[in-house]
Amino acid sequence: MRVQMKSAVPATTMEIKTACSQCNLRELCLPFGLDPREVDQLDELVGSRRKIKRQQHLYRSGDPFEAIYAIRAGSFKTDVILEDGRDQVTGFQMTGEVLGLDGISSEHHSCNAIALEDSEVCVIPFGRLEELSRQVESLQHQFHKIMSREIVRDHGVMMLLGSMRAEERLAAFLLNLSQRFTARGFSPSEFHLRMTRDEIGSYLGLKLETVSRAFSRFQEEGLVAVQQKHIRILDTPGLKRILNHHASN
Amino acid sequence: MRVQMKSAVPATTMEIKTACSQCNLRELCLPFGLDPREVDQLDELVGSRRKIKRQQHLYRSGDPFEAIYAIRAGSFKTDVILEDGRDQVTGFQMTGEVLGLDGISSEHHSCNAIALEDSEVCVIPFGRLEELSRQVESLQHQFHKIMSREIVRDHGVMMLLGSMRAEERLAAFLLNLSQRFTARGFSPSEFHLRMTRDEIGSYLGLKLETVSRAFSRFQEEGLVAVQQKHIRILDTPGLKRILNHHASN
DNA sequence: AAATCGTATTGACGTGGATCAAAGGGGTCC
DNA sequence: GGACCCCTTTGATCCACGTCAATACGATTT
Repeated sequence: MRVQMKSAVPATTMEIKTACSQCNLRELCLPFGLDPREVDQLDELVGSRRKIKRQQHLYRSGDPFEAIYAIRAGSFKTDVILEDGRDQVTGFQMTGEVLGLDGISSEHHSCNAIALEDSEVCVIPFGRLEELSRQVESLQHQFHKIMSREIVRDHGVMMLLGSMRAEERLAAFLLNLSQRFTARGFSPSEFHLRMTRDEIGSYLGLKLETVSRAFSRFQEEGLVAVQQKHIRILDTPGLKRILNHHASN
Repeated sequence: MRVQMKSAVPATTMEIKTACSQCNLRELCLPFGLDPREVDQLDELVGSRRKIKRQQHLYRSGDPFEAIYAIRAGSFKTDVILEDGRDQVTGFQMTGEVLGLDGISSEHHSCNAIALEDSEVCVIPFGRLEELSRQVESLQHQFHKIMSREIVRDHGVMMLLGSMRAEERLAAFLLNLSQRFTARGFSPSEFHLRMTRDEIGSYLGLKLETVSRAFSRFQEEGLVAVQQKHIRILDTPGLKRILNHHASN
C-alpha cells in the first residue's frame, strides 16, 4: 500500500497486516517505550486502518467520540469553527502523531480533522486503549506523555499568537516544521508544504496576504527559497535570530 | 484552614485531614465520578497539602516534574517566558482545577505556576496517580477527561487569540469567568478579579491599555459595572452578542 | 493624615497588519 | 493541450491596537 515493509514475521491472517511492530513510525507514536510483547498487545487493539482522501474529514466537531487516530501516512489539519463562520486552524499533524484527543472530555469531538493529502490512519478504539493501558504501564505512561505534549504544544501556539509579530510567527512555524520533518527522516531544509497560505495564516493568526509577504521578505533576505509550496531553508540560524531578537511587547 | 467543614466522620489521625471525600470541590476535581470507596483510595494518595502565598511560585519552568496539583483554595496563573523576556499568560486556574499537566511530557515543567492570592493545593504524586488509575477505571477516565478538557480549553484560547478582536476577547473572558464562578456556587454576575489588567492583557494577547479601554467601553454601553477589580455583569446577553455578531476575521 | 507605590484610566499619535483590488502562476480536468 | 479554477503575489490604503505620556486612584505604611 505505501511505505510498508514486507513482514519478516509471517502474519497469521492472509491480509497484509501492517502491525505496529513493523511500523517505522513506532518511535514517534503510541508504541514508543513498549517492549515487543507489549507492542503485540497494542497491535491487537488497533482495530482497523482508514484511508482518508485529500480534503475529507476524519471526524467533525460534534461527532461522538469513539477512537483516537494515529497517522500512518499523509497529514491533517484540525480546526474549530464558530457559529458566525470564523474558523481557526488549531494544528497541523504529520505521521506518527495522534488525532482526536479533544474528544475525550465531552465524549464528542470538539474540532474538525481534515486530510491535507490522501492519508491513512490507524483507528484506536478508546475504550480498549484505556483497558490495555490499565494493564501495560509503559503504554499508559506513553499515552499520558502524548496528551501532555499536546498541552505543551498548545502553550507554544498561545505564545506565538499572543506575543509574536508576523515574521516571528512564520519563522517559528518553519523551524517547527523543519524539526518535525527531520524527526521523520526527511530533509531539515527542504520540504513541501501541504497547506495553503490561507491555512498557515489561520494557524498563525494572520491573513494569507501577510503570510505571503513574510515569505517574500524572507526570500529577499536570503533566509529561505520559496517557490509556491516548495520551501528550502537557506539560513536556519538567521530564522532563529528573527525569533529571539525582538524586544517588543 | 479555610472553607473547610468539620469532618462528620472522625479522622483516624489527630490532624484535621481534609479528605477528598469531605471536600466540597470534589465534583469539579479528580474525584468526580468515583464511588466512596474509590475516593478513599484517592485520599490516601494525596500526600500532602501545600500553601502558596500570593505571588509565589507553585513550580517553575524547568523544575523536575513529580506531582500534579489540585487547587483547594485560591487561584493561580500559568505563564511561559521566552529567552528575550517576553511572557505569555497561558491560563488562570481556580479551585478544583488541576495544575502541572504540562510537566508529564518531558519530566520537567514547561511553564510557571504563580499564586494570584494566598492559596492552597493538594499535592498528587504523579507516579502514584498512574498506579492507582491502573486499578480504578473511573479515576483513569476522569484523569483523561481532565487532560482532554485542558486541550479543548487551549483550542478555545487559540480561537480567541487568532481570530477575535479586542472587545470580543474580553467579552469571552468575562463570560468564561462568570461560568466558572457559577460552577463554584458564586454569583454569575458579580465577582472580584484576582489578576491585573496587565495579566489579563497578556492572556488575551492585548496591552493593558487596550484591556482598560475595552472595560470602559463595556461600562459606557451598560454591559458591565467596573470598579477596578470588582466586576458586575449587567447584560450577559449583550456580552454574548459581542462575541457572535462579528463577521470579520 | 500624609507619603509611597503599584495599578488603572485616559488622551494623542504611530504603525503593523488587515482590507481591497488586480494580476500572475500552476495544477487539474476534460 | 487548452481552459478553468484555485492559489499566490504584490500594491495602495485603512484602521485597530500599540506606544508614549500624563494623571488618578486605592491600598498600605508610617
